[in-house]
Amino acid sequence: MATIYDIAEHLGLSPSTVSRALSGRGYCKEETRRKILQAASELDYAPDHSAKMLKTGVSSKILFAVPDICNPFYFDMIQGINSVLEPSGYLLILVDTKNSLTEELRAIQLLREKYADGMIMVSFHFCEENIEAINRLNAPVVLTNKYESASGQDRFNYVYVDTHAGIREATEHFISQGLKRIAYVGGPASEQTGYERYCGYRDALLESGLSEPENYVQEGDFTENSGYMAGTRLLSDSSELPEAIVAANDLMAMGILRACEQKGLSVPKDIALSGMDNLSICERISPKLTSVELCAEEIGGRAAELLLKQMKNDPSRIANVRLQPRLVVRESSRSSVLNV
Amino acid sequence: MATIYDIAEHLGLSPSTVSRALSGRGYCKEETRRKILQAASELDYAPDHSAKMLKTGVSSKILFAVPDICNPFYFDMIQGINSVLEPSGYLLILVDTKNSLTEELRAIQLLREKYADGMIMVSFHFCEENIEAINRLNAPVVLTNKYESASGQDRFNYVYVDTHAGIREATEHFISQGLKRIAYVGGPASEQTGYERYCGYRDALLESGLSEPENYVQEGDFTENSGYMAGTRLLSDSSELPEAIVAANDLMAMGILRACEQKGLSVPKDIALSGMDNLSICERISPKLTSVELCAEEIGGRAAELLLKQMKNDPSRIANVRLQPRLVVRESSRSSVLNV
DNA sequence: TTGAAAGCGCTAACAT
DNA sequence: ATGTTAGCGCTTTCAA
Repeated sequence: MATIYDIAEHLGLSPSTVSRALSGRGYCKEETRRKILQAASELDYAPDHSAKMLKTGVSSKILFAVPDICNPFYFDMIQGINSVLEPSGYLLILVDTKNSLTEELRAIQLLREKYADGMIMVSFHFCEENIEAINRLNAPVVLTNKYESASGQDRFNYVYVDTHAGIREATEHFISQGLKRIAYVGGPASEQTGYERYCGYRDALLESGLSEPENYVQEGDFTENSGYMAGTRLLSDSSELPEAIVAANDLMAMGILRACEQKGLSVPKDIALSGMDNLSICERISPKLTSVELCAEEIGGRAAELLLKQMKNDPSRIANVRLQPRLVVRESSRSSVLNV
Repeated sequence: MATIYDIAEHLGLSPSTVSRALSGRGYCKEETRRKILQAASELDYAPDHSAKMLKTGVSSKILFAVPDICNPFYFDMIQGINSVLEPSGYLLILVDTKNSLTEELRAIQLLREKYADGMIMVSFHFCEENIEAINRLNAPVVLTNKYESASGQDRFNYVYVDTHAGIREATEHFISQGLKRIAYVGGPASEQTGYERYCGYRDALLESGLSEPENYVQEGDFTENSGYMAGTRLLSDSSELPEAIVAANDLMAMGILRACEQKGLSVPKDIALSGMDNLSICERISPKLTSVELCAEEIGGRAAELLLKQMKNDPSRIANVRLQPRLVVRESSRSSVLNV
């Protein structure tokens, strides 16, 4: 592949003139410029991205790190991210951290090595170790969880959806229907994301004076299959069936649905069900799934906007973004008996 | 950020020794090595990826270009691609070409500028212009359509699913049920992908001596919404309703389903329906959608394998891959009346 | 308006 | 086992 030196030599010019002509920065006579453009095309010239990067320190790429590449939620986020970043000339590098701290640290390391100019990171569990690594970074990072270190000196921003409120709303939705035996299938309670959502469920019960029945809280890992298994456990004791199940995300709700089908239980007639994420699939499955909308696309878009601002070193104080969830009630939680 | 020079100076060594110690290539006394590693960590050293790239010519990234980032089919492909590429240390850059030739050429240009070491490209319509651009490339490319230039000197490989056979099988499935008025909703017939699939429908009809009723072939663009509109057109003349509709992909089939619902028509009782891609959602919607399985994940995996081979310059003759589709019959095409 | 030259951070051939 | 040096391809300051 030809370089600017080849072009320069070909025309008896200097590389710097060629560089100026090609980049459009700096003086260059129109005629010279024309000749250079022509020679570039003749010699099949293409600028070398790595050389440019080395010199300018700009990679024009951003990293998007997700805990589970199989979850459609993140693809909705990608739409939002891409719609903001692509017009600004950024490319998206997709990294699957497999919900592993080691892999998250690896993604952070990629940023240290300047694979990208910035990163949007989704994690179920930000902890001292990865937060510290992020704070040490020079490159901007946007998270999708609320997180504030004790020091208050965090070097990242976040776009945050109040999932606690979302799960609480879903739980209250069942309570207001007069349902009492409300079960919950969450993510790992040991992780931030899982714990927050669980608290939404617990607080809703507490506030209405309901008790949290034993064995009514099951843990999954946000995958469809873990939802199926948790659902199966919940339904195993047919003498104590829950009247409703709140799931911490749609994928698990779908697994629970499958478990219900298998046990011959009808949703919502026998058991009411709600999910969270409001994936487009909620609208299409049968019964249509009641879900807490988190606006994946908007999260992605807002995160990308924050990142852009940080990368441009926008002086305007960058605020974290808090989004409110919204319960979308569909068939799976409208008991025909109760007719709510 | 510290460089190997900083480390070298810090220890009174030369940069090359540091480089050798860090990369593990070339001689280095164990003790020196230890000291270097320690200094690297103290100085918070991280290798600069662009410098490495410039020197070695290797980017450790591959491009995945898709015509529509909203189609879940490609996310299934990503699973397959990532599962193969990630263990080999490659990162994935996602590019949305929006089914536009210009954008496709842009993706190709990215490769010329060495943004990545190779590319997997999905396009509905390979034509002389983009194929030529690909052939001019030095970097390896794998396509997901069958394509052979007249010259026979193509510099790419492809993973190919015989969609013609797939659509034909779906059409025959309806014919074998005794259905006669079979409509088709395809992609743009002016594009390779759309035309191939249409021919599968046409040939199935021809072979069984059925005529292709007027206005029974509608065009969409593979999105859900275009399917809805095509479906609406097909169902507008209630005196001539089709008995079955073959859709060229699942997203459009889903749109058609929506159109049927809106017209108060039941699937499969009033109209049978089939899609293509066999997205996981087919299993979950109601009625469960009959679909031609294309094995997105396998396509991705095989494409990634071919690409790896080409990048390693594997001497073993690289063969193109042809995958056979498989019709998965579900509720949407099992007419309860016919009881097939 | 153009050119010369240095340098971005790394690797690797060669010399010591 | 370690050091010297050149160079990957580009940008940019400074000089002409």
